[in-house]
Amino acid sequence: MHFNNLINSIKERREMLKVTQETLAELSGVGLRTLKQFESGKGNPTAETLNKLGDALGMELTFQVKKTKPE
Amino acid sequence: MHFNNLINSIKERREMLKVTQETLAELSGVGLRTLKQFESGKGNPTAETLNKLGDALGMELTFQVKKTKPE
DNA sequence: TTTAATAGTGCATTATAATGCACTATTATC
DNA sequence: GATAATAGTGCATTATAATGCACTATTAAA
Repeated sequence: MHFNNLINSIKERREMLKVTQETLAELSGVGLRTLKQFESGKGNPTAETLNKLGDALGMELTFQVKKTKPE
Repeated sequence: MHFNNLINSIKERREMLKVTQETLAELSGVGLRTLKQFESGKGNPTAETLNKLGDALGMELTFQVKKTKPE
């Protein structure tokens, strides 16, 4: 199971903000190992972990109804 | 830690589609106990669980940059 | 208010997420 | 190509998510 969209969102946002994994780990309260794992496409993070990362990056996790035809 | 936005999205969508927890559990491949736990506000689901539920309901999990001032 | 359907809980087990530590790999700077 | 900074991996441990089963609670229909 892949979460590439989530991974990319976090990774892009982190890089846009010029923040290292180490700093994001500290800011978010998520373990560095956990963040590394997540960003390298491994693992299956919990909602709590995703939320923590999102909070630190000014993002939020949401469900959206899929469009039948993407515009 | 609360995920009320995620919980409500799933719950509302499920009810809108007139689907029971039991049916959604079957459709999504998520254990009924797990779904019950999630919808009743307990637990800390993994991205995989959230994705499975989303898939079955035609929704997707996304990160969005928070607006400074909600409009 | 009985009955049936659906939703929520307690308990126990198994699978695995989160974590730290030490290491390697990659990338950028000199 | 040495050095330093950042990113990724292997391994072991601990915490907890996912699950089934049996039960209770709530809600809707008769």
